[in-house]
Amino acid sequence: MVSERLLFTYLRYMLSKKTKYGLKALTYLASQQESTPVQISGIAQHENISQKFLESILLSLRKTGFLGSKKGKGGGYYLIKDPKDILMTDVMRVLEGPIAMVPCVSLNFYEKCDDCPDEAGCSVHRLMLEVRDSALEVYRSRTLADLIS
Amino acid sequence: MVSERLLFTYLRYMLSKKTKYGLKALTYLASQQESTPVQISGIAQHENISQKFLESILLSLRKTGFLGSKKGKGGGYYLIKDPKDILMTDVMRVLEGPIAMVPCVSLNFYEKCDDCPDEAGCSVHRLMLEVRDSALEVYRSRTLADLIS
DNA sequence: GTTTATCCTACTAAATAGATAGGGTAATTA
DNA sequence: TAATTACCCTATCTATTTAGTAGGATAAAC
Repeated sequence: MVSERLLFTYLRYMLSKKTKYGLKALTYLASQQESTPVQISGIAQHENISQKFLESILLSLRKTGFLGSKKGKGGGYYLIKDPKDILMTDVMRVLEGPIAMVPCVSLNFYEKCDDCPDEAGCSVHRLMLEVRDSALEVYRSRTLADLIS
Repeated sequence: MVSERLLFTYLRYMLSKKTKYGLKALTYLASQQESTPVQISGIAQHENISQKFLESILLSLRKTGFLGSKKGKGGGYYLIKDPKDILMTDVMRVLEGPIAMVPCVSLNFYEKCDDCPDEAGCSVHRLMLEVRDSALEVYRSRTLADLIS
């Protein structure tokens, strides 16, 4: 078998920076002893993230019920729930989108593939169903509390 | 919790068309009784794939040792190995690239994340390690023969 | 009323996906 | 050996997405 490394001009990875940064920010907030608001700038510095980009990520995490925020001096973001009660399935779906690799096996974002007439007879469908289930098993068994080192 | 559906303007799925088409083509070839070459046009029609796009995919599958080809009349592509001996791990790595979702947990395409000073202490790293292992378990246990319905 | 920090909209550069075009080359068959 | 067939290869193209930037509006604290 020929080495693949040479045949790729780029590498297709699957986790977006948005998700990565979001997870890091959530973990950082969860690791704080006090539940006082933490400023965006503090999180950005500690986790090496572009502050403006992080801003939009935290905003979406607030809108989806993971974070609360406080404006003005002494303001910032804080976790609304106990880290033990924040499932990775929920976090991933908000940050990354579907956990499934194809729309036709997505639990929360199901869509029929337009190029595939027979879902049950589709080899890709069956394989990706197994992959989805294996990923779900991980995300369902892990909470934000598990991410704290 | 707010519905996510409305917050996404697009959905980020993770399997490329290239991989999807490649898997379908391989499955189709594996399902042929005879081991005579099958023309690109035949595969493209049967699987609803752009012929020119499929051409490039089959070419890369030939270069990586999965397929053989024959030119001229009666030519086409054919499987070189027994479908039972073609592991999904190998197919996925050739078509899709790394199985890992981040470079820092990739077995075959490892790279250090530039924004992350401490790999061992990184929450994303640890989570993605588990996800990678769960996906590997599926891909290692499945061969092309399993995809035939 | 000034400072602080989140909120919100719009914009942008670079990369990538998913093709498409067009001809070159090799093998077969007549 | 000439015509046909079908793979081989390079180049190009467009829409989408990613990751980020800019700049100000708004609300809270002091």
